[in-house]
Amino acid sequence: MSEQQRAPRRVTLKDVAKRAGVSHQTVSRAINDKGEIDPETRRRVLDAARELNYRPSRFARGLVRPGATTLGLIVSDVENPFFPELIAGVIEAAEERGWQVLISSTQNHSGREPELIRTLAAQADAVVGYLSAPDATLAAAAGGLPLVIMGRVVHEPAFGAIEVDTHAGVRAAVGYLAARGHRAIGMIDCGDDGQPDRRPAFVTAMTEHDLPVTAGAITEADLTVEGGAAAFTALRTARPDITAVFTFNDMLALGVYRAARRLHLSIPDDCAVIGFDGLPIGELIDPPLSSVALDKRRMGALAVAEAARLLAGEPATRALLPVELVIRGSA
Amino acid sequence: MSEQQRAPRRVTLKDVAKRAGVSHQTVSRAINDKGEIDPETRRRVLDAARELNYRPSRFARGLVRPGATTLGLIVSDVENPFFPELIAGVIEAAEERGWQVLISSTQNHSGREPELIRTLAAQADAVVGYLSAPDATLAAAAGGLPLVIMGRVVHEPAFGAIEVDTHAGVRAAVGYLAARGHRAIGMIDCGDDGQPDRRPAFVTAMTEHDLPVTAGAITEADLTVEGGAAAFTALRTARPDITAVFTFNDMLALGVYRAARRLHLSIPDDCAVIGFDGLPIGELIDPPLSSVALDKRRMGALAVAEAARLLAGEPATRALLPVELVIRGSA
DNA sequence: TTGTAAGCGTTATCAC
DNA sequence: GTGATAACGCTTACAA
Repeated sequence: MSEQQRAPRRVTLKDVAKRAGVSHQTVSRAINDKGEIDPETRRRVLDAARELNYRPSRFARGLVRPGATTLGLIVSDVENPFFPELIAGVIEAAEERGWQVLISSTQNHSGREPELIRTLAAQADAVVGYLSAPDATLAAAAGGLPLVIMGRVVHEPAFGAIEVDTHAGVRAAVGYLAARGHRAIGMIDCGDDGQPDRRPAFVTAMTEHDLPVTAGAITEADLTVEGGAAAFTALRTARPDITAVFTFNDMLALGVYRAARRLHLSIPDDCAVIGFDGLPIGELIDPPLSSVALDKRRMGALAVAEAARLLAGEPATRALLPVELVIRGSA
Repeated sequence: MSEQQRAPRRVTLKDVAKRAGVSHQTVSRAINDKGEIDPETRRRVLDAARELNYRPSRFARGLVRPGATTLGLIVSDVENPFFPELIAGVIEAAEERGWQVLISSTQNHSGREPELIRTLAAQADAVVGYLSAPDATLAAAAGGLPLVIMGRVVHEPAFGAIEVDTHAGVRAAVGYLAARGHRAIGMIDCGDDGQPDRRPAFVTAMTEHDLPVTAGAITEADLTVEGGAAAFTALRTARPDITAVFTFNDMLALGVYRAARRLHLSIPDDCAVIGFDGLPIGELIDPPLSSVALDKRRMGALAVAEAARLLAGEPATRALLPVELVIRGSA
């Protein structure tokens, strides 16, 4: 306990100045490559800086030379294949503006969203995120911090939003299946993850095509591949007449593939499958997965643009991200 | 041009103070929830702050209350399935230390690494990255900035490094194939991406098992699924006797699957396949891909730990990340 | 309870 | 060329 020696006060310009025998201002000139300085002095200062292992304080610099913008980004799970494209879109759009991106993850605990927002608020100028906590909760955490929510409907007027045209996508999917002659179409929904619009969209679309939403045609699954497999097995058991399923997302569709293999069912012959999200992995599997595809890169870019708007003091906006039904081999 | 109105000077504590009719110190107390303040005053100040849309300056705060640590993270491509786990590992380990993570991507242009390092240096206290530029180049860009390199051999003594036990992994893979009776084993390598050790490791391992590395048994591919497919097609055409291939990574192995399907070849019956990296997608395909698996999360965590060491002024260290041969269905 | 003064590490301004 | 001196916006003594 006697060896305290904690937090060795950081090396500052003045320390370097003392060592080099000049004023701290001269050190600043040397460090920043300003012209008006004797080359010899410069060298001496730079040497001193190196010897002392001097690193400028980003805080002091930021204070005196404003302009650096940092964007916070919150996702729920970096490893979920839905997010990498989104993240890439955010990073690229941010970079185009000269912004930096602070990334953080709730690790699938949406309860942590307020905490992460508060933490980010200390270092970021605005935050964009794929957030599922209620608007009011988020608003409380955000305080005045500009916040953009991706992927769901938003009501809080202060928030920017990038919403998804779920209805159009689901309508296209169901329409396609109907046109191919399917009548008994099931859906594998998710429990609760803050995206409550997919199921009603499915029901609406079925109705629009004069198809019955019969008992047991909609089941719920955990949002994992195995969850999808279990749900499909249950669905097929309860309703062997079903010839096509629409899943909440592609991950669940992957589960359907897994279960189908176990059940010796052929996709799409015994059962057609259409997912949602358009994950790249869908192209890699056999048969390639048909899906209601989202341009996740673009979602990220739109969110950054919206953040820029909020940062400029403009009123919040809601963008609607279009979707596209991509038919590959599974339906 | 008359509507200048540029950069509306930010709202400061003093502005809020003026509006609330108190000193800026009182505002600070209210904002930070310090006890000694009249509730009524407090409310008035908070109202004023809200009306003015006041947000504290993170720079000023950082200056006066040091301790916040920001870690820069550089990857080459967020969408490459190799990275999400790595990123998650870095984020989690950083969070455990109360650090924040600034993420950036070279977008597969390793030439951009120095530039990104310099940019990050302005906002981060240390940088970890999956970097392939030469040590000297990186050292020049980093200046004194603590830097940790993941995934390759590093010589610069100032850098921390998380290296991969490539030789052990490749030896295990080749050994496994040899034990299964394969003698004509091919390798699909990559062109140049700064990981030059996989091929010599393969040659060494073949030699160790008394297997011949014959002409045309090693080909190169672009690091894409289609690149792998093309390479495998070429390999199989030139050397139809080959019964097993080891690929530079799993992405190329996916290409082998694709080409095999086109060529009506069965995996593993007509040709066994072992990849490298152990990507999660390997479990999802049919047959599941055998691979020399890396614990990418752990790699990220180790890098963060090393960054902490450097930040504490301790000398740089090289960690060796163990690998594990995971046999699934493809070999 | 509230205000005044000092200082965090840097850059900008202006003398010398 | 170089060095005082004054900001930048905030928090922490300390005084009132």
